[in-house]
Amino acid sequence: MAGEAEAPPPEETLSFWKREQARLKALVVVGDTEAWQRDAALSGLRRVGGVDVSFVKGDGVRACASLVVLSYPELEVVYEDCCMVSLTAPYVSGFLAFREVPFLVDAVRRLREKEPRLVPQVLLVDGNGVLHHRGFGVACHLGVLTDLPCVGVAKKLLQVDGLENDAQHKEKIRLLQAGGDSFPLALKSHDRSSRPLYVSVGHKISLEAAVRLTRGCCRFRIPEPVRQADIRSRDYIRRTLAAPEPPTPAQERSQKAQGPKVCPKGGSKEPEGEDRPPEAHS
DNA sequence: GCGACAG
DNA sequence: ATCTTGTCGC
Repeated sequence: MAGEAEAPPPEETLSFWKREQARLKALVVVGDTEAWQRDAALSGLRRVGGVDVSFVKGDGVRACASLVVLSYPELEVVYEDCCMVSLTAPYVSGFLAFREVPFLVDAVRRLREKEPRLVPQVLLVDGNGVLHHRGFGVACHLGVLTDLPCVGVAKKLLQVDGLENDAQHKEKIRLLQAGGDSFPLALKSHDRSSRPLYVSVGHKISLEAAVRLTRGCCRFRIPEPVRQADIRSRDYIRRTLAAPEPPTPAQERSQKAQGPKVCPKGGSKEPEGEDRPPEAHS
């Protein structure tokens, strides 16, 4: 049933989470491990994954976790897996992974079992990597648990290490000119976007490659893998809520998924304004 | 009391 | 994260 927003976790849980982050942080690989990451054109990169978790509006528990895989450089969805889940941990800034990562790991496991040929060479994660209070954001967490290269892509700046979203920072953003321009913290995803993306290393990739990859995945402000995962997880929730016989009562224990599917194609609405890049002039 | 707050 | 469809502009 629909649960309410959970209470903040006890101090004991937070200290346990911190110990877990410290333990797993030692396993993070910051730097390129794959040949395509070293190539300026990312030659050799064929599949990029994206993950996201969307929530049911008035519900603090039910959500849809999704994993999509896109071809590169075409950026067409070749795999999609949406799964209704019951969240257990509440959202606490700095501990996002403990709320979302278990379901993303499950999705990766299903993909490896059912469509091993479609396992992505890298995952774009909604959130931060090493740009984190303790240097271990959700992108690092997912990377270590799956051993897949991961990149953190956040839409807002997480202020850490005394980093401030002050006038100084805003001025640096204002100075970004063309799509692709970036400074160590922020990337302008395309020519007409004023709000940047905050890209950070998750696992098994360098910041330079992470930024190049993210840029290469941007048709709009939000990189396609993450954007498609977001769109599809929200649509899945919409369809689920509209269905007369939503889920099954007692089978939620196994957190069953809507059979992972290999998708031929798909159409979706396109954003406007700053989220939309300029039309292609011919 | 004030500021910060990934999703 | 969520509340939100069509619509004005280049």
